[in-house]
Amino acid sequence: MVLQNRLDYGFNGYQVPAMPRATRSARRRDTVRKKVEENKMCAFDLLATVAGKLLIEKESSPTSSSTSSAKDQCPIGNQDGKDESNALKVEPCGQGSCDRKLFVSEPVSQAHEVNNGSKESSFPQNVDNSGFTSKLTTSNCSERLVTKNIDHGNIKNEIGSLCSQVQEGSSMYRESGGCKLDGEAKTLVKDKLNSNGDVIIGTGADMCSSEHPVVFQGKPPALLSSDSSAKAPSCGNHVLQKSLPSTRDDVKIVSRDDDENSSGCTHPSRPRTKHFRQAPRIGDRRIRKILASKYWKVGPKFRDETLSNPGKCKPIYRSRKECYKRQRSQMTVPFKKRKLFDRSPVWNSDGGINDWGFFNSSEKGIGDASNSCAKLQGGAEMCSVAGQHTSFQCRDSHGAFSFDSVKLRIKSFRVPELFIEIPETATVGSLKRTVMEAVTAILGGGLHIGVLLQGKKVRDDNITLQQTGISHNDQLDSLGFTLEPNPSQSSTPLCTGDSSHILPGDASQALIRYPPNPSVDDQGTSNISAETHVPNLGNLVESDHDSAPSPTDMSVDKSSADLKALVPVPEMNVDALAVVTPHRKSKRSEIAQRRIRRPFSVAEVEALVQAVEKLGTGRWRDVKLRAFDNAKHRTYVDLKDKWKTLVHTARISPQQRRGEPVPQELLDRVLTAHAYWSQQQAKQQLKPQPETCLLF
DNA sequence: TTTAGGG
DNA sequence: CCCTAAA
Repeated sequence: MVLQNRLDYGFNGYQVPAMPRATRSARRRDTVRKKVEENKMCAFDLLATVAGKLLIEKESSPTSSSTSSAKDQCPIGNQDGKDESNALKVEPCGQGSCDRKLFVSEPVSQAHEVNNGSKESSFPQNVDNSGFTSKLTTSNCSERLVTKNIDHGNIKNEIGSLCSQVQEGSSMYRESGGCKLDGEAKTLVKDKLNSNGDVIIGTGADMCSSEHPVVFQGKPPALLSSDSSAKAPSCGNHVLQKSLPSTRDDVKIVSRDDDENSSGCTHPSRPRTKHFRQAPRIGDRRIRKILASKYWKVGPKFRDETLSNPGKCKPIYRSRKECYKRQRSQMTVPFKKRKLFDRSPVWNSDGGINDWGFFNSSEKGIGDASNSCAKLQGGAEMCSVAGQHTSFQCRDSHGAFSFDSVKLRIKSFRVPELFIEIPETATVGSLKRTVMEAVTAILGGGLHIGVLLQGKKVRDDNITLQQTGISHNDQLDSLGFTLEPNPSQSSTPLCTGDSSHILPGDASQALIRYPPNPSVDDQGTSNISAETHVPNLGNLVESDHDSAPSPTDMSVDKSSADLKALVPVPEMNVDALAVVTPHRKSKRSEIAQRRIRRPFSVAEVEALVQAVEKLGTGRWRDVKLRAFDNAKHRTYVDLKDKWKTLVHTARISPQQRRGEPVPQELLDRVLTAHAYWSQQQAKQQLKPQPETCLLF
């Protein structure tokens, strides 16, 4: 299905040029199509984000895994050529579940990362994944999820998922106590183990909720994998900052790098990042387009702002319009995810996934493939740490960081469970795409952020952090965030039965089935994969700070603590994140966010009327300049539209009017002016050059 | 970029 | 407000 969808929608590119006289409907369709495509692209972008975190590996044969180098171990992803091969051998896997983990931020200091190298390994450069250990070999199951860098001590369940912590070694972690990742523990996960595959890192709060074995249509779900390690290319650490006094909107995520490097997230200074950037990008143009696409704006979560990233994406917003959009988005969206791509939208020639370490990375997960059903379970664990004491502190000169604010660091998010079903004959490429689709669906679907405190969900958005106690360190320990599927999105789970199996802990799961027809996707859609780029999830979070500047940032006291939390969303309907379908994507269009509505005040109307009386109805730019020059949010198009509505309003009965009532006097002037200028216009047409007389 | 209009 | 064709 997925593939088909893609095909249907056509990834071939935008339908471009000239349709001179397309009928409206035709144009619409075209638009729709474009949107769809954009959505896809977006999806990929999102995917990319996740992709970096997910490692999927399948072993075609037991032997290969054991002996081979890291690359060999990961046949699927390492080389392009291999990708397409049908290496996927699936064995019925146990219901092992893996947790996918998305790291929102990368806690580790740069230095650390370098040292650890574990993350680095994921990058192509470090093909040699030292970190990628032999773990793969052990299990019989075709696929395994292996994550590196797991804190040995912390491993709670070996079973399905490992939460690799990127942060290992980061000072923070050590301090935080629970989260110590210093040592790179390599863990092998057994397929069969179902129970909690979560590695606990840090305090209990951040533990991943256990995943429950899910029976997938009677077949043992294969473990695709899931681990998103904190590889985030990113800029480093992000601190989620909350100002106590402020409202929820105040939550900010700050990138540590910002301080250090002007480049911050935007300019990849790290080797790793650089690497990514270097990666061939097939789709810059598209990316830009995507970025620009309104779809990104939709939710608070995804923003176009991401474009701002200098490195990869050139600023798209030169036009006023764009500026406006940006503006408003920043203003209105509390938790926006900007700079999604800042860190590293990485495009792999190969589809971008490989380089991300899906297969290569040291921290990898091995997926188990079982028959045709692959199961991705995962959760990204989210761990927040804040504290002055830790290295984590912001070196930032900005006052914003300090005091009286709660700094939170979200290490990673647990991603809702994901199920994938794919035929054995499917190619690796198709598998990748499938996973991408699934992940994209989740991420792109419009996630909600849930806040948990001491295991309880905080539903009241209006309550202050102080009131909740979040500002207190002790409470911070029990603070957690969750990514929740957007309830609004309907999903059509292919396997409904599965849901029953899902434990309460599972936030959600998505099932994706692939069309039995591998051939279709392989060649035809191969390009699609290429387009995939993987932004860091971390970026999402990071972006937030831009979006939600809090007035109180500068406040005085600072309380910080380590937060680690990983929370399953119990109440989520499993079905919520369902199968990736075209419909789903179209829904994603909702992501696009429109400018906030800003009703014209009477004063503005007055100014508008006056200007139009003077200038006429065909010179909106002049009107704008004359009367709204300093109202950045009013474009000439807005003014024109307003005039249009004013005229309409003036013509209807007062009872039918809505909104702030406009003085009748003004409406009368509107009609008068409108009539006058209409007449003038008519005259002009008849007589080219009548005369210029101003009534007013 | 602006205009002009339909949505 | 959005989206676009045209200019």
